Amino acid sequence: MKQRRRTLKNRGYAASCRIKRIEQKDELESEKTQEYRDMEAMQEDNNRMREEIESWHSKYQALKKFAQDKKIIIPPDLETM
Amino acid sequence: MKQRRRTLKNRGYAASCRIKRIEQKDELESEKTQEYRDMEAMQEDNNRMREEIESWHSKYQALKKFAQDKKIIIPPDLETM
DNA sequence: GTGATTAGTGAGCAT
DNA sequence: ATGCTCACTAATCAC
Repeated sequence: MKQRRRTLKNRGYAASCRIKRIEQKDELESEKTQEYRDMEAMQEDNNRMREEIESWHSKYQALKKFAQDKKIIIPPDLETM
Repeated sequence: MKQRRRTLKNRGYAASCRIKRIEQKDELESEKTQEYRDMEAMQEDNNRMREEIESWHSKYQALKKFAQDKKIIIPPDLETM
């Protein structure tokens, strides 16, 4: 009688244990997926900033070229800054 | 005799199954850790580029201010580009 | 038939 | 005593 109860409880414990294992695996996978999404977003930011760098760089170079064409002397600290 | 062999083999299969489960979990965790490392590296790139943007932006502004101080007229397409 | 996986069982650990 | 986890077993699935 007593052993029987124990056996039935064990059955339940085993089931809990298996469910728990699956949940933990799912959780891991979710976290991994989320990290991947974050990484994609960051990559986009990254590309956006790369473009912005090139944009400002071009603007700077264009101004400098304009000065050179006009024979305007630019102070060295602005030239090479 | 035959059932005995089957049972022994099953014992082995069950062991393989358990090992496989553990390996897959480890693999998942490794991937997650690696993604985290990649993310940190990307974050650094990100910060570096943010600085570079600010750097070129400053250089551009400095040139523009120099021009204004010198009363140099800058073509609109360079001014607002 | 062989290998893999699942649920159930008892053993053993931890509380 | 209770809950959890492990290894083992039989049942079952997939090939």
